[in-house]
Amino acid sequence: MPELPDVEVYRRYIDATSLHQTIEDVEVDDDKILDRVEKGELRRALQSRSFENSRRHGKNMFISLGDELWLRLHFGMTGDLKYYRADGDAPDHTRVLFRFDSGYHLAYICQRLLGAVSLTEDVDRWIADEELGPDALDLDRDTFKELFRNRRGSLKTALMNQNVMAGIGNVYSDEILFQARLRPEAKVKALNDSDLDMLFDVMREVLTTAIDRRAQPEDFPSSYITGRREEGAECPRCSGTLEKKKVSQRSAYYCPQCARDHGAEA
DNA sequence: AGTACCACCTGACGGC
DNA sequence: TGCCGTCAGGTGGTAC
Repeated sequence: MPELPDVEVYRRYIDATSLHQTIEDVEVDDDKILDRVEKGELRRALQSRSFENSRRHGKNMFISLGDELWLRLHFGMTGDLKYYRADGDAPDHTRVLFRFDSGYHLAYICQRLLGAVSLTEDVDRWIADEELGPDALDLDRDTFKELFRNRRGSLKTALMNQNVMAGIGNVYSDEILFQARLRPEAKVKALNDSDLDMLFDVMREVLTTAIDRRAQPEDFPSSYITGRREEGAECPRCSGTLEKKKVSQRSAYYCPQCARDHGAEA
């Protein structure tokens, strides 16, 4: 699930559960999850320190350990977190386990091992090195319009490109385009200035709504398609039927009936 | 700058 | 029951 809203919910979860407790130990279940850091190095770096605060950029979460050191978590397709007490309660696919002196644990879960855990001393520099675009909820209207102004290719591809803007993935790009009544394969170039204004507003609205609803699709407004991602599902806006098609190698769901063909005309 | 395709992983599901 | 292809909300590399 982990796109921007999900990761923001995880970040708040960390803030609500895991700050200011001494880390007694760090257990790594599978080295594949570690990115440019050794198991022992991670352990030594975190032991007897504590999580002090958190940041998010796109789909990445950063947790400060004080003294210019940050733990970075990326959740891949199947990442999750769980804070719990009893020793035996580690969830399936726990890949990294943080043990606190309070007796509680924080589990970083990642079934498919497509996530990543790493350390960095400078978050802004890490973001720059990765060439990530600005966070999708952090950028202003003019920056957004500028990023989209001279872009070729389809809307969905542009929205999901982390180098353009960070945080939006397959599901939320579909939701944003659905709410904007635009087709996923429509060309960015076909959008005029007011379309871009509208798309920016819709993007913010969708992301903030998702965060407000704790990124739980079943709690989303009934006008949303997230949570009804299957071929043949009824369009919540018209009498149409949702269709699925591949756009930039990913499954895009959209309503062919009430989405505009492109953004050229109003 | 785009796109297409493959690879990295695990697990669930449907068809035979 | 087993095997097999396909698919899944992510990213990175390569080739065109």
